[in-house]
Amino acid sequence: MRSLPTILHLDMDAFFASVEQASKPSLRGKPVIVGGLSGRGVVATASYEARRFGVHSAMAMAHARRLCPNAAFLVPRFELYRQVSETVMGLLRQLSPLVEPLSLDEAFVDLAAGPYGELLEAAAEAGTGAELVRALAEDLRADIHAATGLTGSVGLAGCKLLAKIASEEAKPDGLAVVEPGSERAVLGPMPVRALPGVGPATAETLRRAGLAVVADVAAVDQAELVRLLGKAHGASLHAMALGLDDRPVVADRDAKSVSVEDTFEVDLVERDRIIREVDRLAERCVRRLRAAGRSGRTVVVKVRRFDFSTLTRSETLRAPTDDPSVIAETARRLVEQVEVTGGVRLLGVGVSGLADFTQEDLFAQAARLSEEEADGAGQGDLGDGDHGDHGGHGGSGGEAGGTGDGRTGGGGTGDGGEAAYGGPGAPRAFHPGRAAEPVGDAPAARRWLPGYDVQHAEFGPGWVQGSGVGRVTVRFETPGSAPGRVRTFLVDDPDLQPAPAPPLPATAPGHPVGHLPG
DNA sequence: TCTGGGGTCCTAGGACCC
DNA sequence: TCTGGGGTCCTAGGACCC
Repeated sequence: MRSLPTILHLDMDAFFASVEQASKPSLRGKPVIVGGLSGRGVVATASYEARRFGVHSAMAMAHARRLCPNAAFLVPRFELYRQVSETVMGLLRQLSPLVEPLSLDEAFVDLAAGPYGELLEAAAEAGTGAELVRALAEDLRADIHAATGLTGSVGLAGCKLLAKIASEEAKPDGLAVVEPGSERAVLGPMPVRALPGVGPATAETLRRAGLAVVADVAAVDQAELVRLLGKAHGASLHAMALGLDDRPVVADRDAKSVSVEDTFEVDLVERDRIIREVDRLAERCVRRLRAAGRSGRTVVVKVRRFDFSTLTRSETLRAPTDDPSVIAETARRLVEQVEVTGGVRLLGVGVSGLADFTQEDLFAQAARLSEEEADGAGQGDLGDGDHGDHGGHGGSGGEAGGTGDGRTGGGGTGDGGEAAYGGPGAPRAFHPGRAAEPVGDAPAARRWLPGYDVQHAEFGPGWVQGSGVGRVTVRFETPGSAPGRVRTFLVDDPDLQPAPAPPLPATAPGHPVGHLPG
């Protein structure tokens, strides 16, 4: 455990909603709710103004509309959020190379590993370490605000656990420090739900055992917690309750899986339609896999049925692949094993067991494998040629990534998939001005998504406030402008076009008031 | 108009191997 | 008449996080 609170946790305040407010002047100070706007959508982020009405993340959008009917309801614009996030992460990297992003709006930073590390050590000896850490964090918050117009909350502590808890305490727009040594005192009175990893189920188990606050958990034997919660969870909860946490900040963590899923506006009942959707999902999944330069060995299909019961089916291939037809065929085969009577609410396709292989590497590997086979080595694990059993991993040798299953219809690992997918020109999942799939099959007639940017030939840049009955309402304003006026157009008005999001303005040029000595 | 989408980690049982 | 014991891989499901 560190003697100075040099682990920093940054959590941006109401991130998606705040980005929308920063880019849309008329929404500043008003309730803003970002999330899925369809009948089955949920709230991703609510602005603090909306939270006062009881709206919060993960709530059904329909519920949010009832609680706060006058809010602005917007569809998320992930590309913009990613840009803003990159700006913020860049500022964090100026403090240390050890930056561990947890999501677009959250990250740990190890200050001791950065350029201020030595200064911090010296300050620690002089007894001014805590002061210096605080000054660094306040400068960071000011820099973030200057660069993005957004506020973030910062927690500082000697470990990740307390840094994260501190940033939560600091919200919104605040800074909190947990001095090393005071961990148990800080944690003790908190409800167990404050600990990361303690959700509804764990909290209920603990409550039944009479454990309500962290101090209660700290007073219990580790063996007792292991009995209640299992080995890993029990042990980690025991350590956390005592304020013990030596997890390092880790930069550049590789993704372990890639997946896509869609919830349908109306449950799917036709098998053909279900298969088609699985194909589309597999296509999207592969696009993402390839964009990341990865391939995977295990294909997973997820089905959520009409009654919300959710199941997964997976199959592990003989070798990693990023071949669209192999992944689609496998996904299709898997979904065919699932009982879907009554309707399907959600479908998902994912790939795990990721490797840094591209298709070219796989061809090389395949060549190597067949050489080995020719040599008579490694025969033991190759199949018996009977492909009737689904539990098996495909019997036949041959091409890498092939499933060895007679149902593989179109091309196995052939080169046909290369052209059909991939490429930088591949269509994007979300296109401004297009209907969000998957309500229909082909992209529907132009639908204007609330929140998206547009350009009008006469009135200039603005954003879609709403649309319906053949009309679209646009507010003409930009991040740097005064709040703008609203005008209404026909949805197919040729003067109105989708536009890219304008960047957020920096609120102040140069560096703000410095907190740092020197 | 209940309950998104993208992830991570853990558990448990069976297969299989030594 | 006795079936041990550990390790790894695979599959399915569940809790949890943002």
